[in-house]
Amino acid sequence: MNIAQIETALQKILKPFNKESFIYDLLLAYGQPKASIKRLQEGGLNLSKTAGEIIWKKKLFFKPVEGEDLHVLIDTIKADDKVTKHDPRFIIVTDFQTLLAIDRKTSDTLDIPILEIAKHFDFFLPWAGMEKAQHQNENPADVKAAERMAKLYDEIKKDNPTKTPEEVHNLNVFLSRLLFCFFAEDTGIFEKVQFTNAISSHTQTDGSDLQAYLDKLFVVMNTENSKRKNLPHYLDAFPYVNGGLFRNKHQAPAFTRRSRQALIDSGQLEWKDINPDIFGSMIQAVITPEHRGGLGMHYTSVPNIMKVIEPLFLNELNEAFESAKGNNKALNQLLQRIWNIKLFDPACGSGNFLIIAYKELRRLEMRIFKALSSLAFSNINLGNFYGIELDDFAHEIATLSLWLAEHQMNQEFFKEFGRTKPALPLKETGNIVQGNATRVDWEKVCPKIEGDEIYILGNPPYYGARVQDSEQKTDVRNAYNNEKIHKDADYISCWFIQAAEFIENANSRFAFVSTNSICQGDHVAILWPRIFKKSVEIFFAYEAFKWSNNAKDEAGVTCIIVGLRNIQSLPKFIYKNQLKIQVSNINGYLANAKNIIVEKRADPISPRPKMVMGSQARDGGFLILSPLEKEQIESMYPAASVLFRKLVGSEEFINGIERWCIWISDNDLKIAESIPPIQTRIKSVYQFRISSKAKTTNGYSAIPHKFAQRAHKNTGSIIIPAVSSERRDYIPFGFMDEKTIISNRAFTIHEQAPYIFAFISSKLHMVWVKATAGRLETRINYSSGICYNNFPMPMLSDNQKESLAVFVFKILEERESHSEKTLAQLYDPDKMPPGLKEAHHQLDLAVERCYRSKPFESDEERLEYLFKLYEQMIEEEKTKGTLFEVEKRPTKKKK
DNA sequence: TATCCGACAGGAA
DNA sequence: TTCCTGTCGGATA
Repeated sequence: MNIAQIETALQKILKPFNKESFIYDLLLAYGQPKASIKRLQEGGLNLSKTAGEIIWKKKLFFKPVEGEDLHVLIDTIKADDKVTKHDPRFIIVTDFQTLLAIDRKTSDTLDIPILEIAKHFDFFLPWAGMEKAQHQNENPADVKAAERMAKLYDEIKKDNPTKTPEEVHNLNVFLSRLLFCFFAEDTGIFEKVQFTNAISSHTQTDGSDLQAYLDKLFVVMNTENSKRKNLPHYLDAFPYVNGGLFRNKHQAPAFTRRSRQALIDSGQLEWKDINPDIFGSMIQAVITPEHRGGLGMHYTSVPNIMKVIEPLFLNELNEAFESAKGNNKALNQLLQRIWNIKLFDPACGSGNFLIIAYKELRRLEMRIFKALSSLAFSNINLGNFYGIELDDFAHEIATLSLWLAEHQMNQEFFKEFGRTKPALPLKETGNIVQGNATRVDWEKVCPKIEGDEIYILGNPPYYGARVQDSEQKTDVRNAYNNEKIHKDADYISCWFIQAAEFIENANSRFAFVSTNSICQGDHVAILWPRIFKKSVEIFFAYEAFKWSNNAKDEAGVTCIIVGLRNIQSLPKFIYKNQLKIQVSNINGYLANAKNIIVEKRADPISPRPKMVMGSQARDGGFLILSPLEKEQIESMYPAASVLFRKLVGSEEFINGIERWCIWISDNDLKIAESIPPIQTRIKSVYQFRISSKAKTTNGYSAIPHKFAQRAHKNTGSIIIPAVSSERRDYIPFGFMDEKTIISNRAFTIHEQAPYIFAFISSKLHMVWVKATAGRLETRINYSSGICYNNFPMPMLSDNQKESLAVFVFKILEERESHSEKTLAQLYDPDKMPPGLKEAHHQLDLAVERCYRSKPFESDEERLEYLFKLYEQMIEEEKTKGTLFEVEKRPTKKKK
């Protein structure tokens, strides 16, 4: 059973409506088996002893009554043990006028005239095996409307294939006009159900004349009443709408019986309940087929939009209002200011940010009117709202949604003040432009006139350097003026660069929701030097949070919010763990510290063994084996033993997982080729590499028996897992023997130097790593170029090196005494064994003594110290090209 | 030859 | 479903 069938069945119940069979018809409509219904009807399945009542285990409690208070009744039933022990999913009571129902699983309730049951078909969908849990926090009206539009869209599309961009645009415009009409007839812009009724009574049921009818109707809506001639009443009854929505001639699509019916069905929804802010995104997802799987996965939730709007401008306006209260002159000035504010979303989608911002401004305006006892009308002009959107349909919807928002706010205004402007004709909102924001001149979209107060906001698209298509690559290259550095930049950085340019030296600020990548690791050095070259600063930031909205498939990404303004001596804030913390500066890492940027470097900043990335198989998985696979081959071909090596990456090392790889030295190639299962795997590697789209990988098809990149040396080594949970106080490192292959998800130092182990294991290093490393989501993503090579280390005497070894061995000893546990368990911050913790603490102190005699008191102090050292080392390298000796530095300062 | 990261990915609870 | 935590390999220097 699909939704459409259920709806049709429900409509059939109503005509003619039969009290006796109602409940059975209802169950049948949701696809319950006829045989069960029959048994229920005959009493076999009915667990209730009371006449008239029906209890169907797990499914239903039903009680028809006359003249009783239904609400009281249903509350009693809800609490009745005799009912609940059968665990019915739904409780339904009705006097055949009103129907009340409770969904006992979700606690949703239904309270409707029984004849409207078809409208609320979704309530009982769990009977048909369809749960509504995924929409629980979503406004059901939005979801329903989006689903209905999807159905209508599919029907129309069937008979009106769109091939050219013009045809697509045509259909997009048509749909936004329809949406407007549906909304208008439910919210008092038109007469109640005027549009839907007109269609159902004035067009043929086979849909044949609907196209012509709509074309005529839309012309009427674009014609002022005074200019209309000889129109039949059913057309003339429609008001003049204008506002650009019906201005251009776009032919309506052709209709069939089915698509006409789908249109009428859509009209029958209660459109007045929809939220244009979120609804727009859902509709957009429905219409853009590639997004349909993840219905609205990229729309920004209202709470997150508020996180942008409030610090960007709303808090300030609210404060201004509070302090102006009682001072009419100041209040009027504030009104003037609000009326002139421009809002600009250069990636506006279906307009969520603009709509929420618009609504908030209208609400503030209402509060001011109240404080002034003003009799004025709203003067916040949709013309001050600007947007750029790549997707044509979204951009149509954005314009439409702004109108809907305006109308909803006018209604709110009417409730409060008893007066409002007429809804029609619509005013111009010509400012949502379709285009690629990275290529459009923003000032052409949102003109910057002397004195204008402009806020730029939004949630531009994020694409890492490896997932951009060639167009996007070009966009990025242009944003970075062709500088080489652009090649690792995220797509969103284009918006940051353009916005920074836009606001510089203007009365303007911007804030975006962004991927957290741009404020981490490698990317900081790519983007932020360019931004800070201008006279702008970060004035607020939200620390990383996981992306979430109410869509079925949320996008998998971790976000931040960053706000920038021209340099000013006003407070700055970091929002962290629900706290708002005032800080003196916010740097490119979103930390309260100087604008230092740690660039990756190929070699260590002071003498120390090189750290390199492990060996990368790039093999399609064919060179890598589970212990079982390895044993199977070995048991048949004992000679294969020499070809296997243990393979250790982050996961294997931290979680103690055993994994093997085929590691064939040139001498062993003959053996390998003599073993059929190995031979097969080598062939598979060849296939994988030759068919890869990466040119470098194709090249490695010449050596299919080997890892593509072989960092391994036959020496003992230190392993540095690349990715590690941020919850741990220490990233666990370890020594590896010369046989073990370290994979590309870990780094390695080809030397078992205890003093290096000591330094990288120290708290000082951890603090440094947490500050500078890239992240996988919020995990630590260690890198040699950033974390290790830049880490300021003092020069050490041999004695010092040796004395550090003692502390390292103590740590290994402590780990060994819990050898049954994995490192993940040992380094779980909540369960770390005291002995291990103490061993690490002792090592921390020993390492810190190598830097200075005075102990550190906090991680902040450690970090500040390290950054100062880092700066000195960089400075020294630049000026003298010599290496820095840490021991002497602090004493020099004292003198 | 060596990297750094992913509007993620995949197993555990 | 929610929580937790790290693979694999592309693209480019």
